[in-house]
Amino acid sequence: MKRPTIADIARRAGVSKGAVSYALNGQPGVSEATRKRILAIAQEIGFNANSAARALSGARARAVGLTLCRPARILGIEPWFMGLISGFEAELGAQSYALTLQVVASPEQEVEVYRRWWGERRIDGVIVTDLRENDVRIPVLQQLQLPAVVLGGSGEAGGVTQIWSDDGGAITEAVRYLVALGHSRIARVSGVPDLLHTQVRTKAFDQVCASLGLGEALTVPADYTGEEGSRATRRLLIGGDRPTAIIYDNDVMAVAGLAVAQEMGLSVPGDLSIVAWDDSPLCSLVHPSLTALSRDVSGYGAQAARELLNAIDGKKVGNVKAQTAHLTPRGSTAPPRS
Amino acid sequence: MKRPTIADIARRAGVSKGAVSYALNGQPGVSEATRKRILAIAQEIGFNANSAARALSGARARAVGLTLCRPARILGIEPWFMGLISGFEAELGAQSYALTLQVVASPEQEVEVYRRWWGERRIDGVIVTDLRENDVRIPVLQQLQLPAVVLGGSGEAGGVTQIWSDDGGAITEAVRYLVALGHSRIARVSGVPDLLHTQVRTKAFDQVCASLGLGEALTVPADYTGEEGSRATRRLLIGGDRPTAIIYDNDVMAVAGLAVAQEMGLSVPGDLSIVAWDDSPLCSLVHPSLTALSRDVSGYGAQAARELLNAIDGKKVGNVKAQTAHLTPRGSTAPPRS
DNA sequence: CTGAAAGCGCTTACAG
DNA sequence: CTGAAAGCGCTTACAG
Repeated sequence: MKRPTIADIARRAGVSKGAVSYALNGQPGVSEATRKRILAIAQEIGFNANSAARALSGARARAVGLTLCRPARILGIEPWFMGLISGFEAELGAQSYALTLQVVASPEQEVEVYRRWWGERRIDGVIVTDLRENDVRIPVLQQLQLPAVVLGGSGEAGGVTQIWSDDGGAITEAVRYLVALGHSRIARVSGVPDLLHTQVRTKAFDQVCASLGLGEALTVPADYTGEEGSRATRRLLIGGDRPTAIIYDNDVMAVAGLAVAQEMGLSVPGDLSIVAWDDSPLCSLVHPSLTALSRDVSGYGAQAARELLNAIDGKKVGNVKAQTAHLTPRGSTAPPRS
Repeated sequence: MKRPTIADIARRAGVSKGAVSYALNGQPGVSEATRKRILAIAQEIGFNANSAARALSGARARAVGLTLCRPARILGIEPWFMGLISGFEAELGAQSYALTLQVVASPEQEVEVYRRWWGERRIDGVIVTDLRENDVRIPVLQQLQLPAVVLGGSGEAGGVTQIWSDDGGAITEAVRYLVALGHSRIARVSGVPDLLHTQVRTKAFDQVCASLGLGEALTVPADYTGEEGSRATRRLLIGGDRPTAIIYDNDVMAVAGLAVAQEMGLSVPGDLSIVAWDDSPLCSLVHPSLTALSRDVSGYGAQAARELLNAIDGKKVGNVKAQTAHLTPRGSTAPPRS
């Protein structure tokens, strides 16, 4: 059950290994007739080029890397990463690139993984998520000259392609919508404050609240888990002057917030309106279904993969703006009960 | 910025490349002093062995493959796969094996991916989930002699290591618990009927219902998505003699079922008790939190990875029984309101 | 214990 | 258009 090599094909076709390689890779150097014959033989014997040999001869590893830096308990439940992964694959699969995955515990460990992967030539590039302020990963990517695409920030990663979306615009839309419904006490439960996109959202939230005269904009920081989402929600709801609407930075925390409200005997949306960021099937799973800021996560992933393949090919590197999230109203928002 | 090779180390250490290889791989053939010196140099210059060269010289690819065969919309939300992946990684990372991922649409496409990966020598083995009756993947694994571990069935995959758990026992426990609470009309919303473990569960459910004199056991088949979970639940609840308890084959459908009950004005657990299979953070996220059949999914994944590494090393292959899921009572189950 | 050499399966200049 | 050959960076028998 020895796996066939180009030598086997060459022998059967009566040509050299070089010719087989040219034929298989669509390079000039073989006649059309020979190419056809070679391809037919390859097909017939089920030939797949040994990826190691290919990578070793200077070609690509034909794989890209992704690290997942979240505690296991949140990884499984937050639809975001899987949506992203589906998107990557749609693009990578088409070019028969493989996706190599690694769960890590911190940005520092992530850096180690990048060094190792790149040193091993195991991957041709990486997709970097959760950009932070003064991110330790950026200088390493530059030092290694490792092709990369960074998601979630803009302008902080010199020389590395970035993809970002207008989160400030999206949150502004959400607040305006709630205000139009009649809300004036609007709070927010945010994701990890170190993340650049959290900061962008917080700033925009502050600004729109101020410009609409809503008084101090209250953001309670959390970490995307249900536990912290519940805790933050309780903290907001037990106060005297409790908010009539809460915007959550992810779907998981929004669902947890809904459960807390129900547990406290508050009706949603009667007593409390809820908006979730990053719409996902989870938002439609609960009752009432959650109004959400939607965007095409797997489209975003596909776009990221496309940019990464460009970067690997040494093509242009730059700042790419993705679609802005838009509001999808569902059952969790309504005018506040007066 | 050329990445260092063993030749660089050999030059600096004043030894042959062979000696460097032996030292790095803990093989006999170099003195302890030389080994120390070589390792120090490797460390200093940040050496990582080129994985392609390694794989090409007959060694392992040091990667294993996993395909995900679910529609994108369910992949992101079902915690099961990510839990499994965390578990794999805990084990694979320790041995510095990489995990290669691919989303596929069908078992047939999965087979193609296996053929390609193996042909390319891109992976050393695969983890196979969702075993079916007369699964098309099994004969291919055997034909390719591709090391594999199969999850979710027992006894159907000659020559391939299998990991399974006693799902029949678990569902029996759940039914007995509900009966003890006073329920007699218990229904079930199952996962995809083709899957072997679904069949095991259905059979056990039928048996325990019969043995407890509950009359005909009603199982409505679904596909793990929230949509089908809702549909199945509605079908069960609009009937005249509606069940007082429903057992769901995954957490997502259980949450969807809860939403349907709430939407129909039924109280959970007053009018309807709900049991979810495969406990996950999702079950604790909603209100009331869901009683569930729990097991250590990432432990299961780690066990699978360990068996696969054994299989790759040519070690014993066999049937491994994993932990049986146990009941974790929460707020969604109670005696039926009479 | 150590060195020189072959070989893994490709790709790619370099001659014909 | 085609063939023969070098080389990618390792591992591993095979001599010393």
